[in-house]
Amino acid sequence: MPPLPPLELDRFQHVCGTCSLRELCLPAGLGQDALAAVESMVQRHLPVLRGHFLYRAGSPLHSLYAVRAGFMKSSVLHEDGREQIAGFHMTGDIIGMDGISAGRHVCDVVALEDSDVCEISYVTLETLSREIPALQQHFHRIMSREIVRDYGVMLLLGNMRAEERVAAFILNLSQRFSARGYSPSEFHLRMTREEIGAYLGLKLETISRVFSKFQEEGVLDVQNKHIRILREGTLRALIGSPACAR
Amino acid sequence: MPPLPPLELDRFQHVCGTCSLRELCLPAGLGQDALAAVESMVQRHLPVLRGHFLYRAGSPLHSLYAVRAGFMKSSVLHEDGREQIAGFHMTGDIIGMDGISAGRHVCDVVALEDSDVCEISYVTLETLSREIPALQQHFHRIMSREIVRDYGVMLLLGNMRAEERVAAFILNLSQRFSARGYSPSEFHLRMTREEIGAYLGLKLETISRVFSKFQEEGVLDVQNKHIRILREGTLRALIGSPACAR
DNA sequence: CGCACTTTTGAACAGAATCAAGTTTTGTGG
DNA sequence: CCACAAAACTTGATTCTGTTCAAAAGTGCG
Repeated sequence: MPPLPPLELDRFQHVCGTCSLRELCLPAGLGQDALAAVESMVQRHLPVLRGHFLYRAGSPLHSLYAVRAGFMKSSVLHEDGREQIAGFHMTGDIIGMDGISAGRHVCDVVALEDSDVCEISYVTLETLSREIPALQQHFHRIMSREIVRDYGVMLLLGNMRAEERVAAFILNLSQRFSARGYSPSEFHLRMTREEIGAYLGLKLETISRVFSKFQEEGVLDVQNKHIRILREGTLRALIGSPACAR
Repeated sequence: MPPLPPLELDRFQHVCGTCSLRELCLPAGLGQDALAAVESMVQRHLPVLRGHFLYRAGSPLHSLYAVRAGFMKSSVLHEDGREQIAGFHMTGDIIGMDGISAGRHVCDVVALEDSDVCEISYVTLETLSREIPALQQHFHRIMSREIVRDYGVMLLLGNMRAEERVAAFILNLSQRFSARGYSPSEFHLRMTREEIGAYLGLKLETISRVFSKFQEEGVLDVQNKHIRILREGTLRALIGSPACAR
């Protein structure tokens, strides 16, 4: 194993090689050279305060972004003001790919809590992915994963009833927190009831009612934005997954 | 300009350079060499009869496909049998990108009428897009376009009422037929009411009722699967677009 | 500490689903 | 080419889920 290069503290946060999110953003098994090249495309470390936009619909595509910390939403606005939230983003998620198609973003991305993103120069990513096949493949997988996720959301919006949607939403959050090393059974919602509704195609009152019902039935413990999953099996059964014996 | 190579009639249908769909599948301005390379990745010309599967959920990703002729649907199945149609595909559409993420497709693709697709070897596409930047860019745009389209479907499923959904659906078909040189105001539906419903998150009876209502109001002329748009402006107004004076 | 925002809950309402015929169209085989 | 069966479509009546409207209670930020 080659000796580690000396730490450069002022660049520390930029260095992908030592980033704890590495396995979420980057392919495994990059060599030293490839890693250095990849680090060169991550231009800077960008804080996005709560309520601020990372980008807006119509703004030109410069970069993709990796969420380093925090929580964001991306939403599509209908001209009459109706908002559809296309997704919630947390640590390790890559966002911005909506802008590649036309060179302009088509959705707004807003931080729901103070967040930090790594900015990935898109032209550099294109260049590097021609030179590093593993990076190319990784990038294609990330775009495809977004497409697959979208199909899941369509299934949810097109076929599920309110309770099923909420159950699927909670289980999805649980699974994503779990994958990031947090508790799968207890977490804080970063979004309002209205935003959950805007994601699930329901009104905020409906979200509130479903939470109350789950609370009554002992499926969830809901204290404002703090959620505790009491009976995961019941949630799974609701969305039709084979109930994990539990 | 270099002299054209002699025509090889038996390969004629494979030759992207002379394909009328070229501008839908390929980037503009490919040189002779690049074109030849691209043709080498289009492996064969595959007929898919009505009702037959192009691929199924779970089948391994080998290729992407360009629809050359015909009409297809891709659907996501819920374990309890509920079907969500994620999209309808016509001439020039590229499909199969759902399989890149996990190396296996996640939806079924079925021909709604006898169709023909060009099979594009995925590994070759990856290789070539490292060598031909225009191809790489084109491919990224196609994936991104799919993501953007998906966001539009989410908006439709999450926020629109039945009439708005049907209006948006008809206008979308109209625009796509138009882009392919067919009449924007008169066309045949290739799918059943049930399939329209499975796409729009509505039941077949609702589709039928909305068609009847549009017919009564003189917005559409519906004769079974033959649709004539009589008042495009009214449809546009329904989905909130600024009404084209008409 | 107060004001704005968020959430909960109830009651009335509306839109789409469901259930149920009945009709038309399509495809098949004689 | 016709007869017949299956599939697709239309329409009506009823039911149900989620929305809308409204008010009150809770939460948290400045």
